[in-house]
Amino acid sequence: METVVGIEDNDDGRFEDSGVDRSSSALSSPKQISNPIVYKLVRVEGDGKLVPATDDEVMEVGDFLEYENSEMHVVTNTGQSLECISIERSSSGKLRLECLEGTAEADLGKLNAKLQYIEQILQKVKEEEKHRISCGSPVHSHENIDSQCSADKFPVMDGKVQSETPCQEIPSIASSFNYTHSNQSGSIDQCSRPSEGVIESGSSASAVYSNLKSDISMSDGEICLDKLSIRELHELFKVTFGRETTVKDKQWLKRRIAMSLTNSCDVSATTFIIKDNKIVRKFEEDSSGNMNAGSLISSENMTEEDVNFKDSSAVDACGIDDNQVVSETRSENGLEYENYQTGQRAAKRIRRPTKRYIEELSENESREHNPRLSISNKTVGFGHVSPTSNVRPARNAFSEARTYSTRLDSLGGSNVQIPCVSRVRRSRPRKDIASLMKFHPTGMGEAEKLSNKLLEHSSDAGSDFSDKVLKSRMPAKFHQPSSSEPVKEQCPVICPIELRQELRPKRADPSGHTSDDNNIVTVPTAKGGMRRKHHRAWTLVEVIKLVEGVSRCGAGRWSEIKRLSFASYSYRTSVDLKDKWRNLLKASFALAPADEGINSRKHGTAPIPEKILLRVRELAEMNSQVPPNYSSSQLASGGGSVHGDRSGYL
DNA sequence: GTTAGGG
DNA sequence: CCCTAAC
Repeated sequence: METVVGIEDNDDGRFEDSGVDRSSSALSSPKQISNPIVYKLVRVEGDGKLVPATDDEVMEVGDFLEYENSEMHVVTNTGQSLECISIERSSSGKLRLECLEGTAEADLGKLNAKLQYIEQILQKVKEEEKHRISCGSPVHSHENIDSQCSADKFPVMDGKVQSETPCQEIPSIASSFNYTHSNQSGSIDQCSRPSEGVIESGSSASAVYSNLKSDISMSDGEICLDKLSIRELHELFKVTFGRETTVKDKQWLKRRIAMSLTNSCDVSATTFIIKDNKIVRKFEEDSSGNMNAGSLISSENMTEEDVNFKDSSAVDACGIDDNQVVSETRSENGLEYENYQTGQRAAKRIRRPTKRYIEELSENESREHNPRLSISNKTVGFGHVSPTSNVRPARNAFSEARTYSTRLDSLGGSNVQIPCVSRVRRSRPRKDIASLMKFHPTGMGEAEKLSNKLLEHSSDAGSDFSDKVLKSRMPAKFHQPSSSEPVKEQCPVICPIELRQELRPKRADPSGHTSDDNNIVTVPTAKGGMRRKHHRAWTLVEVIKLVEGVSRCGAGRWSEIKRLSFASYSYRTSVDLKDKWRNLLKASFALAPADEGINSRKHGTAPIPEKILLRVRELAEMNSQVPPNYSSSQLASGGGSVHGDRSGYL
């Protein structure tokens, strides 16, 4: 049998070489292999050609081939430099059986019967496959059966196959990689849960593979998988992964198998939805075989235990008796079961995707617009994604992913950093929210009101006024609960001009999701790199906050001001505050003293109300922050006369 | 890490 | 807004 690696039918034929020396540390002693089952790690090209698996591809299936001890050996295959993985029988010459709760014994007759059964199943699969191919279904992958697994390599079948592996040995990987039959007959019930007699336990059936000499072509995993019963799926699972599973979820089994066959996570053989780090089954029985196109799948790293967890909850909840759930007590790597028990699965799901995975997503994104991909893509990145995100149009996710940014800085702290993919918008609120605000009925400019208030409040010491204003004026519904996104632009106190400025870039963004990215322009730097220019116009609210912050903390304490007044403005750094303050100083002192207080602003300059500029100047004077050009004369003329009681703010 | 200043 | 020196 094979572990098919990398079956995504990409035609670019980018699998040039399969360096075949990835023998894991354990694989050193080929001669220990008494009755090896040889696995070729191959990948099937679009035309059905088999190509040796590359290292990367082998790594891809590492999860499926996990084993700790040297039960597995990699030997070089004959002729072709394909990599082979063999499974060695235990030193005693007896195949180890996986058994969770007891010692399993399989008698040969039953084994044979099972083998036949498996053969039938596989034959059925083959037939279905042929039929489907004849119908012109696209062939995505082929399952290649290693023809080397001839019967003579499986004396097991002739001799006694007997399980002697007690449960205690399960952790040893030997058990996790044994090939076993489903215990259809229930003869090995010692290993099964009494109430669920059909758990496969294992009699190792390496001979199964001898039945699989011929290729089994599977076109789309799910197509034929859908028609299989659980047991058949179990068989296929074993055939595919070389180990048994106790998972009773057909969907999961199908997906897993299909994933293996296609080496892709883009397998819609399940109907999963990721919600808040948890996999929730979509309550749809798949008997019809119509895998929901919109269904979500988790990342490829989803573990069996994850699914089991899901199963046990979901199935129990909805009473799908067909899918009896048995906890997978076998531990594949020792940790998973623990995770299962502790429910610490979230971390796994948000595990950062591999580079390869990212590339795959990108390829698929550009090649075929598969909604599931986008969603899974998104899901991978957003462990904390809110439930509603799942129903977000796929386009958003795409645009999100496409907004590749070289900047990897933290975005407000709460974002999961998935470089290149699923980048969280670092940004302004959505246009729609701002649009709503735009219609906020106001007689006079809110900005004017605010600036007036600012001046009013500035005379008393309680100067977190901006925050209060913002909060009081901002309807709660405009807050996005699950995000730490800045809400500044949502504040109605934006003068019309600035509001337009705010909205302009957003309008170009249909999703309103990457508005800030629209402002990113890259400019070549002298050093050869491209630096990103990120323009985000200062809003009046921000300016007011800044002024307020300076009055409270003093100019120069930018980090503190940021912390106090711009905590929610992740995109404003302390340097930004400093820069803006510098500009404000310039602007304020550029004002003609006679024009103070009146709306005689310079043509074309920033629409910052004079009152605010005045305030800036006051603060500057108090701090002796006077732009060089305006040092003495203007300071003397306008400065102290406006308000004399500023010291309280410093 | 923060600030100041130049570009 | 970026970069960097200086602290």
